[in-house]
Amino acid sequence: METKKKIVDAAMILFSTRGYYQTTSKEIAREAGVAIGSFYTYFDDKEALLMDILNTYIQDILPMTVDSDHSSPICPDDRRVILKNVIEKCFDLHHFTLGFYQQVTMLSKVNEEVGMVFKEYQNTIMARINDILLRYEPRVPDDCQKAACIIIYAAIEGSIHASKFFKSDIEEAFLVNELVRFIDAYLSSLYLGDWTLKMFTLKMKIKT
Amino acid sequence: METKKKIVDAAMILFSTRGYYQTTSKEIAREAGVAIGSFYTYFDDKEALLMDILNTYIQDILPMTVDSDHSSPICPDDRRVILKNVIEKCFDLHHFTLGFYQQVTMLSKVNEEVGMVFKEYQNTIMARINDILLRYEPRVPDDCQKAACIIIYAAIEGSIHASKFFKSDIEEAFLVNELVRFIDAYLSSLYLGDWTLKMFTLKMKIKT
Amino acid sequence: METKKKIVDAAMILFSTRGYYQTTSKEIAREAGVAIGSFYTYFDDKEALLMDILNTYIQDILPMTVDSDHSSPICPDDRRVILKNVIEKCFDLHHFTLGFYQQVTMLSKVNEEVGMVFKEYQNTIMARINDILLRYEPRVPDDCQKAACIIIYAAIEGSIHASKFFKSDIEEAFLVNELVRFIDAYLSSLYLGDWTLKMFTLKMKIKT
Amino acid sequence: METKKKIVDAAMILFSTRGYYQTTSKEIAREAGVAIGSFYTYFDDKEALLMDILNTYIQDILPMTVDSDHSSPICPDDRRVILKNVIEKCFDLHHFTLGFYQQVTMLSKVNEEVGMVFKEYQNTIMARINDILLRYEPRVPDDCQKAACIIIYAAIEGSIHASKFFKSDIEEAFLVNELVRFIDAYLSSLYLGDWTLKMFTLKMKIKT
DNA sequence: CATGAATGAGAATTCATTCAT
DNA sequence: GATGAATGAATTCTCATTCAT
Repeated sequence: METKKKIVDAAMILFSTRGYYQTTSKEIAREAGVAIGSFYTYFDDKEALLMDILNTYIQDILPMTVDSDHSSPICPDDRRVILKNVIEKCFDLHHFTLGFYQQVTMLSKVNEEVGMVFKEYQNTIMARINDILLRYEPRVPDDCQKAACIIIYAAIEGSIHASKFFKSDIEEAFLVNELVRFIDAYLSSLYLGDWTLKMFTLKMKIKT
Repeated sequence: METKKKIVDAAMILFSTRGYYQTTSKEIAREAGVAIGSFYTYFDDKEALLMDILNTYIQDILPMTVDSDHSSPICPDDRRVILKNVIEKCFDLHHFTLGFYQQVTMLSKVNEEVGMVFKEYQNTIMARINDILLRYEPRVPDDCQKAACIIIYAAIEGSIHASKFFKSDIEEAFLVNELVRFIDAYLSSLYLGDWTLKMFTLKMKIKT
Repeated sequence: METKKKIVDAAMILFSTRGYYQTTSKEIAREAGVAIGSFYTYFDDKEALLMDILNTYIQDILPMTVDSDHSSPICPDDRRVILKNVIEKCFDLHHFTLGFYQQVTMLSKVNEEVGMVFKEYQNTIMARINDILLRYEPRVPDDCQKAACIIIYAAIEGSIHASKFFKSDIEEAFLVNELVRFIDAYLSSLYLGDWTLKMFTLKMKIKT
Repeated sequence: METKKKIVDAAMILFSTRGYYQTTSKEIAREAGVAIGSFYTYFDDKEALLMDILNTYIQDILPMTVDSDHSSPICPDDRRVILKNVIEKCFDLHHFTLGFYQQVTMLSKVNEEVGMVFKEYQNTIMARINDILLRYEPRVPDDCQKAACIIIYAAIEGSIHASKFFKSDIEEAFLVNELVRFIDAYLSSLYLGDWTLKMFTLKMKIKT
């Protein structure tokens, strides 16, 4: 239904910019160009609308997480390409939805239903990152895997937030490249172990 | 004043758990064990209380950013220690205030005054990270510095959030160590450039 | 709109009897037989309602000020008829609105917007009285005109107030007649100057 | 007590300028330079303070109304002098208290106790005006006396209000003179009856 | 289905008044 | 007496939600 879509679109914009609690149902209706009554024709209440949007949003994200076959190992060069792909997709998704994402993060603490959906979303992303890690050759040590997932996820999400927050200060493409390097460096170091340090020391010695 | 402190403490808890907009002035007063009138004796309104807490919170954080002399270069081993210190301090600060921090992150988009204070806070953290980078020997390339700051900041903040969010799933100490490794690996790679990759390739060849 | 009218009517009564500040929005809603929400559907706040009523009230009064052609001179007998008309209209206007008028008089000191509208109203009445004076033959001396306006206005408005205040003590029609006589006597004396006094002295002498 | 006087003075200023209901007890205390507790040491509540001021105010006015022996008749010239005295006293009294007077006028409708005191005050003024009328030679007809009192009172009070309201537009001294003339003209006309009109007609004829 | 006037529970805020120091 | 922090009933105003048209 056209009316429903108009409401969802209006709500998405308003939730993202003003915040969920700062957006009144009347404002959504006005922004959507429909009567307040129509709002309640399609949604039981404001929370139902939120959940509707949230679910749609999740649907948009999930496909991203399934893109290649799981079994084959990945060489370092491919790994960087895949990482870049994932990161760029994350940036794209957040282009319009960062505010909404933040809203949901917060709401997930207050509202149990939102919390469940959000946790599911986070778990999906985590699982996807885990997939990449699992397919590395050499393998990330088991005891680091969980932490690595969290840090990688945090670095990506947080960098997106920061790049929006300090907008215009840094070019997005550049940040994406650095993110790839950041994650890749870690993964390499996991394998190389103290080698990096040794190389560094060696290089310093040669220098002198 | 005792009453004022009771109100601030109550508000801190409620803002962090329920959220700013979900916390009514009456609830704060009740939680603080004072009359609603006392709330307005000490604060013009809820926003004034928020700003008061925010400023106190910032004051707690700023000292963290001045801890050693700025001029001396740092060797890799020291670097890891300093990084660990910074990260642990960040975790400590967030132990009680994560919810509040999230609230402020969101409010900074809606409320201009909050936004200004928050941006100042972020800049301080960024500057601190920048300090560490500047004192590295070897130096991080100029064009990466800004991006490096953002990514490191994002990785730290985001990991804290995630570790709270998925609490009990991962031990905090472990995550801190991995964060150090992550950042250190990234910084090393910045310097070593393709060396890491070359080493890796070499090692792979030797293996085979 | 029917609801709006009910609110205005209720407010008119309550403002007039209890006073503006003593009338709560809830009382207005109850008196009007509508929900408090309806009050705020039609008016931003209590002040907006006051201004709405005030403007309507002014609209009712302004027509009074245009009633005959301005150019022709007026003979003493006509003058008395016109005066009586003006006075009676003033009484009529105040029948229901005296309390409200008093409220506005007071509010005009505290509230700038009310003050402006009220001053405009006063000026209109003054101008109307001035019109009458200007058309007299013989003319009121220029230097008395302003004072004459003020006194005549004061006598009319004040008498209305007093007649309401001391109600039942005096018949309204009688008061109107005396007001005409008062004002007429004053205007005559302005022209006749000392003649009146001389006549009086002469008559006294004849008597003795 | 010095403290009590400070409170009364502060209240007088604030009631007159802001209005009774717009003045909070805290404001009075602050303006008086005392603690809010002191306010309640001297007055049971805000209304008690109002009544205290009102009674003091009345005491200041009453003496004005007794100034010469009641029995002797008054000749026209004396009459004008007495009138002028009364009017000037009224102006003096209102110099600082107009706002307060208006407040009381309004409150007298809402508050019974204020109403009683105020009515007593009005009656005293009326009686005083009546005194003057009674001592005229020739006498004001009985049936006009009440109306005459009202109109004279209204003209005086109202002119004062208007002169304050339109301040700077007219000189006070001039207005007082005109008020004397206004009232005097009426009183003369009462005696002369149609003579004035006849004189006017005669004079017009002579002119032509 | 669409509309939007009407609703009223509930949140923010004020201020007269008390009372321990 | 003087003080002013503490109180909470009362007020203004908001906004999610309903329902007759």
